[in-house]
Amino acid sequence: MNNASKPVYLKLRDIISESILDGEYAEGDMLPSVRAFAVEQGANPLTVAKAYQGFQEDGLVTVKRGVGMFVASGAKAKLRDAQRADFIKNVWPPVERQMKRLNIKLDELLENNS
Amino acid sequence: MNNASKPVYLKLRDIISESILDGEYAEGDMLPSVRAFAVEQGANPLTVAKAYQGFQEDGLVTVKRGVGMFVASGAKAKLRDAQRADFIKNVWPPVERQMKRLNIKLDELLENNS
DNA sequence: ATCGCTGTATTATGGCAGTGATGCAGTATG
DNA sequence: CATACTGCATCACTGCCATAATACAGCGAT
Repeated sequence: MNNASKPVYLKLRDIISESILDGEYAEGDMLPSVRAFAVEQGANPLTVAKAYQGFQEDGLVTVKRGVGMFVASGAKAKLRDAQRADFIKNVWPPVERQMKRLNIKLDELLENNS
Repeated sequence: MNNASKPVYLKLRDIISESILDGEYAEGDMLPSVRAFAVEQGANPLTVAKAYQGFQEDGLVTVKRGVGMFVASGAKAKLRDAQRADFIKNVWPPVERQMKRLNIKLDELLENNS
């Protein structure tokens, strides 16, 4: 299940998430407008809006109508915790199972880092 | 991206792969018929057929029309190698990136095992 | 008030993936 | 040949995704 085969609105969601986690968009910052981000990513404004929608439902962004969408206070920690929980619960177990089944040791994986 | 949210035919494919890797279906053995496996898994025969289709394209099973599908010779090693390569190339990198981003250490993951 | 930006709602359309019901074709067995 | 099993092909239905063309509503600066 690669990133390339994901729906666009989910990929956009990931891009935003990573940007917030990496501090590119700090708390209080305004996110790119729907139309601007659509142009930047070569996507449809509606698709971007759909991607943004989930964030406001989770309280990660604050919407100022007519102005823009802003990274909510505490969003970074909240996002981090949610992603950590998801990783431990949903991502890691199948990975570990596959490593056991294929007899892949951690040694083989921890060398080629950037 | 959980196992639960995968298309049925991909889940069936995984079940077969694991059964071959674990030796449940040895090389030369006949796989369950499309209809039998469909009943067993509560799926549609066509969906099972679609799951089987990929295996014959990869030369992992030999089809004897009117008889059944048989695990090809060398299928286990071939499958293992393919899955190892796919894991190292496609699965592990995003996992490692996410671990770095979320600052998840291996220590947290290697304790609660079965 | 006007202009230019912001997000949002509406409706419609095309494409594609997943699933399903039915029937046909090949093979072994009697 | 008849039967009962195999895989496989065709057609159709459904839902999700993405896009499009508008239009509307809120805010700020001139």
